[in-house]
Amino acid sequence: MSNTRQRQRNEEIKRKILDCAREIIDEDGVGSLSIRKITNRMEYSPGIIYHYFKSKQDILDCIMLEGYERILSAIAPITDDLSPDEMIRISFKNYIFSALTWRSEWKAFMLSSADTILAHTSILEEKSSEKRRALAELCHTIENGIEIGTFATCDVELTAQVLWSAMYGLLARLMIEENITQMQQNKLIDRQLDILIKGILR
Amino acid sequence: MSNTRQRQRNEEIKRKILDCAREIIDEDGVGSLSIRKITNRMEYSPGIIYHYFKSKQDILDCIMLEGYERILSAIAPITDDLSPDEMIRISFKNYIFSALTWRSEWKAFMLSSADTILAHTSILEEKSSEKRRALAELCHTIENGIEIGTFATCDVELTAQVLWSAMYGLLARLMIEENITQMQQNKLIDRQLDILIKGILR
Amino acid sequence: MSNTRQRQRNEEIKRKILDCAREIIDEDGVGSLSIRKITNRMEYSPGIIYHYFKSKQDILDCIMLEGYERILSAIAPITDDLSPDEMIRISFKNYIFSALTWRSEWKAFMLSSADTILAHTSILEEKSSEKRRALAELCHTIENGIEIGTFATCDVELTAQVLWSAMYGLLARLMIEENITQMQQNKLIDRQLDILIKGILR
Amino acid sequence: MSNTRQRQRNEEIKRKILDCAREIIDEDGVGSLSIRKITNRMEYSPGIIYHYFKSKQDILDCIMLEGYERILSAIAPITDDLSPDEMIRISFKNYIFSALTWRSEWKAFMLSSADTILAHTSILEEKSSEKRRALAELCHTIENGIEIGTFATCDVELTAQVLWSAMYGLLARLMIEENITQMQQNKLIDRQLDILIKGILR
DNA sequence: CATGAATGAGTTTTCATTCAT
DNA sequence: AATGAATGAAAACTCATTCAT
Repeated sequence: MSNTRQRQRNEEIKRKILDCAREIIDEDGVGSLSIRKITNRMEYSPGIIYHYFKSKQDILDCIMLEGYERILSAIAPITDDLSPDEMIRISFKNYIFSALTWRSEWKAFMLSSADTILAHTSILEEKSSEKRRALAELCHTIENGIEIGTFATCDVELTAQVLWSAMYGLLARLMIEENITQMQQNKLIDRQLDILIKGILR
Repeated sequence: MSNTRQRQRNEEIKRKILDCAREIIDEDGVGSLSIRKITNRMEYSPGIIYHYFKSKQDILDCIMLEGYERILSAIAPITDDLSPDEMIRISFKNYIFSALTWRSEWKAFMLSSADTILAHTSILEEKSSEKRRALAELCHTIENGIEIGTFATCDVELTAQVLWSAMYGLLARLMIEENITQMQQNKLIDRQLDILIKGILR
Repeated sequence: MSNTRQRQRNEEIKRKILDCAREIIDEDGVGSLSIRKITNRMEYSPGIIYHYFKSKQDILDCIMLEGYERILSAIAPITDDLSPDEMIRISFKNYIFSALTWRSEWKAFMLSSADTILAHTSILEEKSSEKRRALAELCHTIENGIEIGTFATCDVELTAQVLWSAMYGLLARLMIEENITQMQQNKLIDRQLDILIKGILR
Repeated sequence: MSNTRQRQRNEEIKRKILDCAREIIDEDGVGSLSIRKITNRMEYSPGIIYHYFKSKQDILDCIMLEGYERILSAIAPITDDLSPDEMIRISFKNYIFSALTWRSEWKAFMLSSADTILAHTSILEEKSSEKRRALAELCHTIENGIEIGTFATCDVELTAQVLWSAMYGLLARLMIEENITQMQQNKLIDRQLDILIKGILR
């Protein structure tokens, strides 16, 4: 059936639109994104956009969502047989380095107050760990640490939220301040992990 | 002299413009601010803005600057005779609560990547404490703590940067996620301070 | 193909825009031209201009260029077998009458001090005849006249420049003073050519 | 009486306004002149203009008129006892060099098609010499030349118009093309006068 | 006499969106 | 499916002019 080929072509063009939009956002900021700029870059005409997306906002939503998925994918599955503190250390580092490779998506997504985005990124509410897989895993690791006597007893979710937002803060500043050297970056990350883990030890 | 009254009136209107602009930013985001919206809200005509400010950017700069000053003023001079850990605890809390009362300014200012703003807000570079008074005071407190044997020896500036960015992360999330209850907020702040301080103890 | 028809329609509208712009310039002067005035006259909306031209300056450039080309085309290829003095007489008359039919273009173009326009219209520099075909042809005619003994020996380019600017002066005044009768116009032109040609005879 | 002093002060300020306006026109072109720019330069406030002039156009008219008077004053009284051809030569040169020192006024005035200005500058109509002193003097000189047998018999006014417009053309081009060397300028002027005078000799 | 606040209409340009083809 | 013409509203900004003070 050409149905399949058609659908595939359709997907290709949606992809192209999103990629061009993302390029423009990366280059000139989200405030400068316009339908015309997208279609100029694609060498298509403006009208075509509305075959594939229902509005400009629709495009932005898609980009945000993709960014979110990429960020999620950063939270890699961690091999077991590690001590809880090592688990935290490694998964945080994984997350940070991965986020730094999706810089603009991360900034757009993780610094956004838009409701549609917050629905995916909020973590401070009580019971947040029920909705956020990453937070749940962090809780799980902390619980393990408490069980085996490495970490002090505590409100596990609250602790996870605090660890996560501390790391988030460092990451955000690393994103925002673009000229930090690789070495300083590493020193900051390591020092933060040292403090955070020491802070929850028994 | 009416000179005085006139100048006063001038100041009043500048203030009114800035306040309206800030309201709009609070409500719809900075990207949605426009001269027309400001003057509609004031029930003035658009052109008049340019009597008081030389450009839209000028208005934004003023708002940013005021926000910055308000945030700085939050870092209140702390009464002495406190132990270093109490000092950290109290000054961080001061800062957080003050920032939360200037919400939109803080967000606009502290989440900005604009160079002109970063010139005032960056803290991760090496030697940043030489440029940032708040960071310098934090360093000073940590040093004190090390001297009297409360805190473990460490790279003081690096530690200050880490503490600051951890608190920044929690604060940023509190700003971004607007619906956190007062109690949850307090629990998060206290828990974070507990962890951070425990993390640097000897 | 409708491709052709579409392109044709496109050209028509570009033409319409230029014509309206020219009308406005004719009526109210170039300083009074505005995008709005053009589109009002066309009964279109202002934005559409930017489909056809990239800026107001672009429109002005096109008008200027067209004017220039029309003026150039006026310097018709002159049939040979004429005596040098007749050549000068006829080609100057051709130029004058043609310029008078493209009045506004000529004025806009030939009275302009704008660098981009001067690049095409300057004639007083030394070696100008190398860049200006019309001047070069005038030089050639004068040289011929000298060779066959009609004209006195002289600095040929300088003479061409002087003849050209004299005719330019009369033409400019005829353009500027709009109410000169046809008969007076002809008398002035003939008298000027008499004087100029007598002035370079041997 | 303070009446006198007041009137004098009044004149001073009118003068200041006109001078500032002229400076702006010289620097940025007439299209860029604005009331605000004038008063900024004077360090006065915008409203004041309307105490001294009834409109912006009024200012422009004054500037034009002053320019005209300066140009007129260029047509210096010429000492007698010169041969007619020397008279023409010297008075034209006087006019040209003087005009070149009032460059911007001359351009604004002598290249203008505005009716109010044309009322002072038109010269091509029949009987123009009755209204234009400069043209009348030129006619007079030509008549003298005819009487003493230097110049050929001719329609005197027509000849004067042609001479004048020829010189006008060279002068206009010299004004418009700003980068002509002094030497080339002199050569052009001398050559033109040679041709024109030879063109009217008996 | 002089100020400076205020207006309202103007400027060029950009934009998201629609729609006939 | 795709084009590109067209719109109408919006953007930032400038201006001549008026007028209460």
